[in-house]
Amino acid sequence: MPELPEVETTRRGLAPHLVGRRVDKLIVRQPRLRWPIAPELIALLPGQRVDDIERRAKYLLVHTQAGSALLHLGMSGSLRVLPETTPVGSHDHIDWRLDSGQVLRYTDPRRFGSQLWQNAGEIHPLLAGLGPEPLGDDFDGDYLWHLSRERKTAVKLLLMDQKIVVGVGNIYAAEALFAAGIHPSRAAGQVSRARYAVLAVAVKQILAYAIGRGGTTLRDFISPDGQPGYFEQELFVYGRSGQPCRKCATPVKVITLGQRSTFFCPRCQH
DNA sequence: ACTTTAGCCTGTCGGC
DNA sequence: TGCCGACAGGCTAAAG
Repeated sequence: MPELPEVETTRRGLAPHLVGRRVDKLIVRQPRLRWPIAPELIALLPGQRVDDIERRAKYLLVHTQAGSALLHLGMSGSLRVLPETTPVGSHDHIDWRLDSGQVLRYTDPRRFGSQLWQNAGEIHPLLAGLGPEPLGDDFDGDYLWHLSRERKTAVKLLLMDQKIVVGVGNIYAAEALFAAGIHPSRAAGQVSRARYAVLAVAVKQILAYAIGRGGTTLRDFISPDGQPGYFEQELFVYGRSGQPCRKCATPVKVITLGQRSTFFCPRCQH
């Protein structure tokens, strides 16, 4: 489900309720997620106070003195801070009981998310190989252009490769390529330096805009305060197969790339 | 070194 | 109404 803007929206919503609070107890109803919940997290987190919440790629890092919990929402996960007495639903897999009398509740129907642990001063293997943040200064057109030389993979797959750049998922990849006028299946090595410059700017603009709007609502994204996102009605191509392109009225097409639906305008994108 | 594929899960939706 | 397949926002590991 969530891409970078949704994770960032979640971070901002959780921070006021979590930072400075002590985690008193974990209640694990379902340990089997994308990876089993880390035993170290179960052992070390109770009693710890939350110093800070950071986002890296689509991971939330909940920092404590003992180390950091790494939370990933997968495709269908959400995190909310609720009163302890809130009834438990069938997909409410893990609660962190806080000293505020509230719980941080992790809900995830498809269980593609994860709760992992990183000791203080160490870097979890899953974070070690990640590419730069798309909103950072080290991500720009020249970076993409240099990495893409000789590569035959579709430019959309390059953009979604977390080793190249993190946080760009299926929706925002489609939207950024539309904004840049680049066909999603074009070979990455065949995109010019100038067009990568446009693409990198488009990625930054779209992500920043989506964060400002509270993320996308496609099925079930809910921010920690219960508000849905409002980006959905502003999508140009994603999910609009057969509908007129918002720029030129040509019907939007859908193809499959890397087992994912890929929407584009056959007239605006080359 | 790069590219492609399978798979982790459950819920929902459209077609028959 | 019910059954069945296709599909869903992510990502890794393994195979090619």
